[in-house]
Amino acid sequence: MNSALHPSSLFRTATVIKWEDARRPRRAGEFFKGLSAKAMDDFESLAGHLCCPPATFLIKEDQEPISVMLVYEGEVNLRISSYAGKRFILGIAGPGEILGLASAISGTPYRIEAEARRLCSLAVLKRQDFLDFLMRHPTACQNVTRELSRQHTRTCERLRIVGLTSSATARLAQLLLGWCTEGRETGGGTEIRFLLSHGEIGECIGASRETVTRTLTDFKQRNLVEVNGSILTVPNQDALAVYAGIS
Amino acid sequence: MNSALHPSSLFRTATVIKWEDARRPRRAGEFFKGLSAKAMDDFESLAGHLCCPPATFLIKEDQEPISVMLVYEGEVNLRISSYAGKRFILGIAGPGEILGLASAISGTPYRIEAEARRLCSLAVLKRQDFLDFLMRHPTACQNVTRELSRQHTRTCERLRIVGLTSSATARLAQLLLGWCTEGRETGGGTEIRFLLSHGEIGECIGASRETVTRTLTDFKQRNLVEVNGSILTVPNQDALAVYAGIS
DNA sequence: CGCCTAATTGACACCTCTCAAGATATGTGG
DNA sequence: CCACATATCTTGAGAGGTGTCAATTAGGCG
Repeated sequence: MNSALHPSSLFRTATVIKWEDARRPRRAGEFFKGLSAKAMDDFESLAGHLCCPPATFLIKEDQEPISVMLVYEGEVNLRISSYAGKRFILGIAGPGEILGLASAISGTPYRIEAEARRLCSLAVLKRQDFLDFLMRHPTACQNVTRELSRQHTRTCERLRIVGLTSSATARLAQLLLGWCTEGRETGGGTEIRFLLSHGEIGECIGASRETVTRTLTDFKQRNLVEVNGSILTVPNQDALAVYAGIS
Repeated sequence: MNSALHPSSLFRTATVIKWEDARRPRRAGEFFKGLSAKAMDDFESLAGHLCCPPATFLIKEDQEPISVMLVYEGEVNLRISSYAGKRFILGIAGPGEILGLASAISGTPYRIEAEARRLCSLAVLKRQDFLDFLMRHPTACQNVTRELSRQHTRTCERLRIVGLTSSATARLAQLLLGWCTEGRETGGGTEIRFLLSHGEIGECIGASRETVTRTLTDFKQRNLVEVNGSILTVPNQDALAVYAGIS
């Protein structure tokens, strides 16, 4: 399961990789699916290897896509930001995902930011080498096309949240429901690993930090959600769906 | 130049096609770029032909992508809509564009609506035939991938407008500036062919019809825009950029 | 000429942002 | 273990902007 533009990575156990482990490429994720060993070797012969600490900016806006980066290990925030400093989180990229894929393909300047959330391990190769690689390996090209279509679908879903939903309450409910699809079902409801701050949640739905706090408090009082440390539980998704304006 | 998710089609002369002309496929647009005559014949042997009047729904939300549609001629509104009836215009598709491309590739249900703005001429083929065609013709596959990355970039730009810009004034200004890049430069400024109603503009930026009217009136009074029939002129893009919050 | 759609304008309520202050948690160093 | 620093969360009050409702006007088309 790919996690571009979607916080499925939130629900994985937060394994902190060690530097020595990070040096070993992980051939996980959508990109390597169905690739022959020969093709993988081909890829790794082209790619350099990069480890970076949390809060490293891997891509900045308006930057030319000279090189292409693929996540081996770790998590990367994908964002857009405005001149006024306002930021919007598109999603969180995990292993096997190519950062700024659309720009890498089209060659137009990046319109997103990518920032490591934790210690990350990445493959780095020249954009032209990447494009040539796709030409040599049709399977990889198909994977990339599928990945791109999935990213586009996810972005449209985010647009649905911020474009069609006027109230912050409904937006937060929709975001939580989206996360529930990746959560774990238990007797008491759906459990979500909850690693984002209120500020970051606000950046996901286009609301202020304070509004997120207030709305979440309201949800707790209505028993729509329960928070225990970094675990958020939704006892009844249908009840939450009422507030999402889906019913 | 492609116009998916972008109203560049607004700036083409509004030629109303006749039924007899519409029956003749037009091999225009991104999809056919660089394709051999043989490949084009291959495509047309697979494709049926469809003409439809304005306001025809070509795609509805949650529909399975069993068949794939390519626009030969005409204009098609691409939208998302909410259960509450609120709508958001993603863009306008023109000749050479494939409707709901992301869903067609991934096979997931359409998450958009497509509605003919005028008399349209379309190619229709089975999704599997389309995918097989892409496998046979790598050039077509590359065109599709490029098209997809462009659509994704455009969608991100829309997300930037509605997600990062809080005031309706700034959103409208940004929309107009985006259209200016496709407009015609004249002595008095940048001319834009203006075929959308205030209501539709509202659906582009997530604002109500009345707010568009008010904001546009305000812009006129400040000499930021001039409206003559269906021609909208921006005398000074820099002045408008101030209101867009870009400066 | 009348109908219908779209545009216009005003009044009002509601929601959310912003600013401000305080509380709670987490981490660091002595 | 404590003191301190930092980050995050919480809560309140006020102002501003936008949606909604309503009434009127303008324009297009048969």
